[in-house]
Amino acid sequence: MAGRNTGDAAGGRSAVRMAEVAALAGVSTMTVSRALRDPSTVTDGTMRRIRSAIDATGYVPNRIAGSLASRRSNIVGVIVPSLRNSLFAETIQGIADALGSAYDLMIANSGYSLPGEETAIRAFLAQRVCGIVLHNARHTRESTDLLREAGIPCIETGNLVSRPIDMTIGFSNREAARAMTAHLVARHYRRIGFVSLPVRENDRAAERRAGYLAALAEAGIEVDPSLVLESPPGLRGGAEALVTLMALSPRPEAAFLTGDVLAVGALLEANRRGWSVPGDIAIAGSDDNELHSQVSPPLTSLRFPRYEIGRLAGVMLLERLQGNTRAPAIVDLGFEIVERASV
Amino acid sequence: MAGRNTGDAAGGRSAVRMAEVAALAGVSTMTVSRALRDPSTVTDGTMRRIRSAIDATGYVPNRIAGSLASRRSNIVGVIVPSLRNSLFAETIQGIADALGSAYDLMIANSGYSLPGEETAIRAFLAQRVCGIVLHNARHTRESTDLLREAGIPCIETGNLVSRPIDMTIGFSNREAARAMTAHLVARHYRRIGFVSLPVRENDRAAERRAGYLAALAEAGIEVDPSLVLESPPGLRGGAEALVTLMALSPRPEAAFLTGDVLAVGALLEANRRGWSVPGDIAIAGSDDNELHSQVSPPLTSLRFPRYEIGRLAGVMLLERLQGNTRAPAIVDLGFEIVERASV
DNA sequence: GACAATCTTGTTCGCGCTAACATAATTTCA
DNA sequence: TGAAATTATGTTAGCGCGAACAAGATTGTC
Repeated sequence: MAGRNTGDAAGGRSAVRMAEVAALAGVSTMTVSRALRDPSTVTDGTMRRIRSAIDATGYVPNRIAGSLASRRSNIVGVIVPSLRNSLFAETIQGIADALGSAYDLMIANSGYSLPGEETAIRAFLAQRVCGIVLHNARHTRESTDLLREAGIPCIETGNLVSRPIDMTIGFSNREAARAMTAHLVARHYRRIGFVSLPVRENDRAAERRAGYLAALAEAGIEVDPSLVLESPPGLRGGAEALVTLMALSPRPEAAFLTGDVLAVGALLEANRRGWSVPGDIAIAGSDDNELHSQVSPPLTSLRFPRYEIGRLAGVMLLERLQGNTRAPAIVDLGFEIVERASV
Repeated sequence: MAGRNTGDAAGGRSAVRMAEVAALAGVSTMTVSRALRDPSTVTDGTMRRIRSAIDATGYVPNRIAGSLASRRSNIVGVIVPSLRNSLFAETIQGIADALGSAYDLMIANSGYSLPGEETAIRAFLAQRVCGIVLHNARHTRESTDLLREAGIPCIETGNLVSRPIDMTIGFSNREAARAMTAHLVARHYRRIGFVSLPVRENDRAAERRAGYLAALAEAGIEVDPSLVLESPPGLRGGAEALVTLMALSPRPEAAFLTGDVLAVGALLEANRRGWSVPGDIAIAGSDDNELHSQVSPPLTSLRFPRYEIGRLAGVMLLERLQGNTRAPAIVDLGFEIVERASV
């Protein structure tokens, strides 16, 4: 750990300030400041001298001071339920790609809890983020108030909200689940199991269940409560839910597992038990990804535009931050049913 | 978009300042500042008055100003190759959990490129992060210099480095690959295919290939270059690599696919083609997760302590930031071979 | 060549908070 | 009870930069 720095006290090195760059270049700090933010406001000669002064000193701008002085930050805050879940990662990558290098991303996880989300919101507001993206449509009262008061653009994703805090981008979980259920009905399945993550504190799961129920009602199929299950996330969750369904008599003819990787878990369990899919049981899933196409049989599932949601969120933030366009408050990116052999 | 704020100009609301809280509580700003950072330095009565002043005004501290004044930030920067990959998400969650709510996480992706990493490092240093975590052992010369100069704790993960910039936490990719290859050799496989992601710009993949080669050398098995493949990431990549290997004559008896989900892709391809595993071909993978245990047959694979690496990185950062403990520079968390039926 | 229009650079001040150093209020103990 | 130790609060100054305005340099125009 020795020899880490250029001569000053313990580990902390006295950062080069803009003033030193300015002095070396023979200009004022204001000229350096402008040169850095918009080179076109400065003559070529000045720019060259500033650049070489920066190189010579190893100057790294201090955005903390910059943000304080300008009362603007270049940090976008993103709150997801969990970082572990690659679904959210997809959206985050979309945001990052859209924002480019002009903005930085600050990420927090709510741990799937509303108070957790509120804590993260407070931290972000203290950090004076210039915009915020949430993956949740339900919030504590306090969270909503804080965000409204903050006066910064805020995008809710994950589930379309009818009355967003500011803007919302996503798809309707209810419509998606209804469509998939209707798809199963159209294929003459009548006894259809439905498995989701626990609906409590999870508006997406609740919406999907509502969509399932709505589709059955439309088809005039009576709901059998024993066919409606909740499952913990993970492949094993889906596997166990399928076993539960298959133990019923009469057996369901189809199962729609939505959330996380439940459907894949169920299919792999069917593989292990030798249940024919869709012969013994048809299986439909959601959140289509490469895995769905590679299992045997490949899974019919709902595809959601996760990446595109993030990308568009980034674009809309940029528009609000840079331009003055009045972005639409609600953007429905829809969903898609990917038909494969499992149904 | 109407009625968003409490009365001032377009969307921007004049943030409450500490001075207003102080005035309302009948104390100086310094007392408010102290009360917020360490309640024990203030009497109960004062604390109560400050709290109610905060509630009344809706004050949200400005950490930008705080950081500038104290020359300390509470932001930890993390750079991963890609956000989409859940491997990295695992580590990030570990960091977040260890840091708790006292620190915020800023995340950037390098896009698997060294210059991309350098850009992210510059952005983080400008943001004056208080510590930085990298998932990479190779860097541009400039990156290394910047980090050394910065004088902040820096942890490299992903692959153990012999001469870290500051600290490194991880496991030896080389040893892991060697161990798995030796495991296959011990099971009397001689003709063993090896598939990794492209080794160029990817030190982890390069190390793993080196480990594979070392194990063969130790066992006195001559290397057949046609058995050593590179593959793009994804299930299809693994599937195609397996097909390539199986087309060789003589066929390999085993295949070790390491990186991303290559092994799972290969196994699913074997399922589709009706190749018996391990009868026709044994398959071993890496980065064990639930999927590996749920496919048929379940996959033998290397387990890496991804989450624990992140958690420990967080802990070591905290120690360096808060305490004065001289943390060890190199921590090897090892790996594990999870034996299942595919070998 | 005088004047306006433009482009380029400089000066002053303050963003909102905290470090460092007072000072005032309280406690401790001989 | 009074001086020293301790605790609680206040005062001053400045973190490093950018907004706002001012002024100087350059160009264009008739």
